[in-house]
Amino acid sequence: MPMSGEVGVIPRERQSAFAGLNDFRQMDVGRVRTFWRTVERVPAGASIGAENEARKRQIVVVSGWIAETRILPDGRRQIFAFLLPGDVASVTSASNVGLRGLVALTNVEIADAAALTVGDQGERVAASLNEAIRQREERLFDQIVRIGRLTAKERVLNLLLELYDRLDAIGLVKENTFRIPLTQEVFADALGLSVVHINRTLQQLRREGLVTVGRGTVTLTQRHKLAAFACYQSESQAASFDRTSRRVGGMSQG
Amino acid sequence: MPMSGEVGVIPRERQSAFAGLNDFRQMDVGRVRTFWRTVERVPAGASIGAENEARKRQIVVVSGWIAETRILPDGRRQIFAFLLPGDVASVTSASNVGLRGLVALTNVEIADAAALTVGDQGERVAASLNEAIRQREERLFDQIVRIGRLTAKERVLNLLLELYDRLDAIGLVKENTFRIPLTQEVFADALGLSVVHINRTLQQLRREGLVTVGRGTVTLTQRHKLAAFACYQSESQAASFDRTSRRVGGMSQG
DNA sequence: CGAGACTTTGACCGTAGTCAATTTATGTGG
DNA sequence: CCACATAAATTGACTACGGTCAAAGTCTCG
Repeated sequence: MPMSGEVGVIPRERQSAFAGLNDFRQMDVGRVRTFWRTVERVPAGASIGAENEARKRQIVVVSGWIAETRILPDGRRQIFAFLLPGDVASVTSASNVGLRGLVALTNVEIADAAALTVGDQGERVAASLNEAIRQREERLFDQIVRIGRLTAKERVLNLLLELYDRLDAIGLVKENTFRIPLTQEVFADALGLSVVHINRTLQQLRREGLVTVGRGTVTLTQRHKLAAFACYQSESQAASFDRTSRRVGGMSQG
Repeated sequence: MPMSGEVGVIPRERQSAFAGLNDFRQMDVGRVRTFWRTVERVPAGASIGAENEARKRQIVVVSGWIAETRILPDGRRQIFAFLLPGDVASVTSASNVGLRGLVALTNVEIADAAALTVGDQGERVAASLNEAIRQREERLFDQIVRIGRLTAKERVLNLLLELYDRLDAIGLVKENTFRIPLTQEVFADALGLSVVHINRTLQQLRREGLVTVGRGTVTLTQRHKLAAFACYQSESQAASFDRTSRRVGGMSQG
């Protein structure tokens, strides 16, 4: 299996699936031209949107991986989300400073979201962007559940399953395998664990034959089994685990 | 100090600060009438928006506390956020089922967000709602940091500080004190901890004289000190803790 | 080949979870 | 107003998941 070249670049034959922008190649020439004109390259490791710009703007990831992070005063770091090709994010003026920052995990190409919504089919594209934004929010909830209620093993699997599905949707999964540009430290900061524990958890998962990770690629077979184990729900399935609410009311006592 | 009556009801003299809808009382009579006509009451413990309705809609909380939750197949529960008067949330068809559910923690009044944006000053109000939505997202990030990177003590304080600020903004803090309708179990499910540990953490905080919690009220003095300790940043301050990015690159090895 | 980034390992520690029992509200009916 | 039932808070004993520290191994790349 080849799997070479830059990580996170959508293969040409799948660009139609870009971004949840389902009809990318059907867009009129004008918009495509405007769109590609706004494309900007960011090298791996650089942070996005900091200094110069004073305004807010929305970007679309064209290729590469981005991490959305916050760094605490004492150096602790939390990664909120990974942005993959087709994802939308808003860049604030002082990006890396304070609340939220975008960091390129690979070489990245980003484009201006606004440029996409002008012209002919603008509304339809805008709707796609809105859908992308909605999905992004949904993933924030998944992230909260992961770090709030799952064990280390479950967290790792759950995240890998999410990445699998998202990459699959844009044609970046081949033979149950995808490329992943994350160091164990990044993994740790995303999942609220220490590097050492991530390392040991991965080893355990490998030993148990549940996943194949290493050298920048991940292979997942037995997706169903893993999903059940890691409380993972793919975007599509709105499976219904109901349950009546539990305790409510006033915190009494001191 | 009295502090009686329903929890989470905005005092009449402060309704102008409602919801980040900064000029609530300046809205034209028509909208106010339409708005109040859509108000709906939900008893404590009930879940919101489940069965009947097939469509999505956005609601505004008028009074009371709501928890936004997910329950896993095995019963583990995670609370994503608390909705206070003035907050906006979207209610999906199958609310409690599956992905996300809204549960009333107190008696609650909710209204249709759409009803707010019709008519004369509609756009201005819509802008306020958008701002509320933006803040809500910001709080999701705070929540991720809390459960991902803070210790139990920090989590509790951080959450209390957030609630303080939000309640203060709508006039529900008096003499550094506010009413809180949360059981320790709810607290635990919000902060990704066990009930027992929440209990012990609260005791420790009390012993150290950092907070006064009990009987449904919380008092916070020394907010600055607590904020620093718990890595809490109030909405307003965009304090700048910078820091150059750290490691990136491909997960090598197996 | 050497330097730096990344992964892996071992020893040890500590925060937080679990289980089970007890105490303290809160609320209801008589 | 009291007895009882139930929800919520608290405690103790014990466990374990995950963190920390420090050293050693691997990769990668110039």
